[in-house]
Amino acid sequence: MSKVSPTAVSDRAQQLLKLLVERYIREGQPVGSRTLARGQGMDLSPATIRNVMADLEDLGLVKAPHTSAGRIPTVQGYRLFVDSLLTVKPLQPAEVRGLQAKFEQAADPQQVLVTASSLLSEISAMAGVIMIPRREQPTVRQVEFIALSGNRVLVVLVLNGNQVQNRMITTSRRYSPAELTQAANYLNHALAGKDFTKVRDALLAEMRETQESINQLMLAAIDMANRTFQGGDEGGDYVLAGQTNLMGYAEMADIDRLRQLFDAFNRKRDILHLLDQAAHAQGVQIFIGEESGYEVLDACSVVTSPYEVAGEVVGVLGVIGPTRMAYDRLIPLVDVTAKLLGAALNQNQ
Amino acid sequence: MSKVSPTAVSDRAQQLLKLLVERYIREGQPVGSRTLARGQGMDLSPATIRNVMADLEDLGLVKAPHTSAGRIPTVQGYRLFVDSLLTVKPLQPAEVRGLQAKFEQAADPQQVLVTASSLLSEISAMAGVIMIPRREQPTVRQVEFIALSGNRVLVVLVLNGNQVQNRMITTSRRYSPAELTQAANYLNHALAGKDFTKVRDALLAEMRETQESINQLMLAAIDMANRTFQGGDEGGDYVLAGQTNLMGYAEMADIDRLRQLFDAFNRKRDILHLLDQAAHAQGVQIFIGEESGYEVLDACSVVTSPYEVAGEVVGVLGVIGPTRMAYDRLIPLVDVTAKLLGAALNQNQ
DNA sequence: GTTGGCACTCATATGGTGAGAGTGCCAACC
DNA sequence: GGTTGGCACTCTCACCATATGAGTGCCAAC
Repeated sequence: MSKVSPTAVSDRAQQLLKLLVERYIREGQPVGSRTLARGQGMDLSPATIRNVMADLEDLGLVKAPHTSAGRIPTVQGYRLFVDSLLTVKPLQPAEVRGLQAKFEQAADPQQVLVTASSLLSEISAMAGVIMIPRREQPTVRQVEFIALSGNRVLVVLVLNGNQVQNRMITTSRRYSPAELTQAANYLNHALAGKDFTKVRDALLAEMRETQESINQLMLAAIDMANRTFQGGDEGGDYVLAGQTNLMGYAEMADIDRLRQLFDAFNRKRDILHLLDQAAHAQGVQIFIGEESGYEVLDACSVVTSPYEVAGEVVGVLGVIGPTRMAYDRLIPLVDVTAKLLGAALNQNQ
Repeated sequence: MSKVSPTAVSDRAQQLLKLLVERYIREGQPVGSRTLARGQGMDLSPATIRNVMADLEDLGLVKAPHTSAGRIPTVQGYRLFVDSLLTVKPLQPAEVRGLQAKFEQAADPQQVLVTASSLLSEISAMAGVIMIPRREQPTVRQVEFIALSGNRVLVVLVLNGNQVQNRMITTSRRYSPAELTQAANYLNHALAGKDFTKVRDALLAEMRETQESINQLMLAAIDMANRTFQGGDEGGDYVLAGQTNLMGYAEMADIDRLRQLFDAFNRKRDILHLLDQAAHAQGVQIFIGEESGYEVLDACSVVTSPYEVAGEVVGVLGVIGPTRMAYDRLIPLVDVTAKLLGAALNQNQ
């Protein structure tokens, strides 16, 4: 991706590009020299504007879909626009308060995430996505066995990151409360705070030598942890909202490409990788068109921001929409939502 | 919906309708008299077939998109076809075994449901859906409090239907294990097996008079149950797979209608209502086009079957696709999957 | 450097035309 | 009376030609 240095473009040309991109984002039509001349902000004749636009085209910042159409921005054009030309439209304080109010209605962390992604998608009229990144080090904090009726036992696993998993198992015989506590204690002692993958095998080997009666419980617990962390290894998970909003955009009308995009949403992998990249950047990051590196997102832009809990980045959120999106509104939206989400999670922990 | 009695249609006409529907389902093109005459099974001249087709059109079983096109089945035509004319193509034993194998790989009930819906969508190349209907009577089977590090307590609720819910709360002070057990015992005694909504208020009133120190825990538990059952009141939930398959069909090409359909999937309500209806029927049930009563499904057919655990209907599953679907293959597929799902859940309980 | 003029290009809309598929109806046949 | 071939008719679709209009590039003049 050849990046165009702003210095290579005259001030006037930049100003023109800015007007062109703004207009194109607003109207969605290729914009021609005449239209641009009529609009205020630039007092030049169409002919002059044509000259400048030819320069911009040579630099690869705009292109014409065909000879007799106006110009539309290229990816590089959008890039220069968002990097150096954009005047962001910050959210109104009232809007921020509105968002805040919505966040306060959510009870548990999962709820907060769902709220946030819905908000992003509703306000942007595009798709909103929130990622919870992979656990750094898979640890089991605590194991508990709860006796249920019959021969059934509920296994509860508390993992790092305050996640809880449970599974019900039916055992071959009835265990006494004392046995259950003993098994839990044993596992808690063995697993406590350590990297699960490292202690697992030792634990399994050790268990082969101890009494078999308890094994069934412990095996179930270990199997559970195994499965959970295996899933976690794929790189976290995300909450998505408002995919269907994307079906309204003319630039996404190609149903086959749209389908591929939706499939990618379901597959999750590509989207997760992309969000993962954004986790290491700080502040709002923007992927325009092919910049993302994923073919399914060629016609899309993604605006992301990491969000923090207790001063540490724990995830990334963002909006996905057509490259022709209102960057000036979306950047502050994503930024503010990230901050509010972090705050909400902080309180909610 | 005027139902056409089979007796009002001559045997030959029925036979012809059958061939017509089969061919249309196969080719997707309006079928004309000439085409139908060439195909075997009916040794009549195109002219005769035209006469019969005119009768079928008068009865509202087929219609012509325009004067010089062949005929396509109407909803009533499909109805008669599936009710009286269809010869189902049962699954091969090998296929059944293949399905069974997939089911055996799934560990927990949730996994089983996901597997089943994926299977349905993959084999049908349409959307697969599995519903877990609303709890008949909201009961809390068991409550447990688990002490975590710090002032945190994990509240675990076991509900009827073997569902488990948990939430982590931070308490104002540290509780001793004895206190936790005491609180759990108290709640377990009060809630045990009873209709939650009925005991809730009495319990809350009673708690106002007992020691306050324990209340925080109990309130959290009651609040959790409240929220869960409130969600449950909406009428269960479902697992959906392969929505994107629907984007491949020409008859669903209208992106606006498709969007409405996807929105309905997310909204869940309409689809749940529909599936709910199918729960009371026994065996495979089919909703063709507008028969479903939901506008978003006008261009779709839904093939459903309830599934049973321990002899009792616990949910419904089905496939959703364009009205022009291979009913002869889908009916046995849905039927068998329902049985396998029931069996898998039985084992997995 | 800026501007008006002009020839040129190309997407889009419009209308006409012909081929092809399929119908309905009628008269003839078994 | 049911069945059939024949025939005129209808309608979609693909194709072509034409016109329109938006926009361009280039040039000469200011």
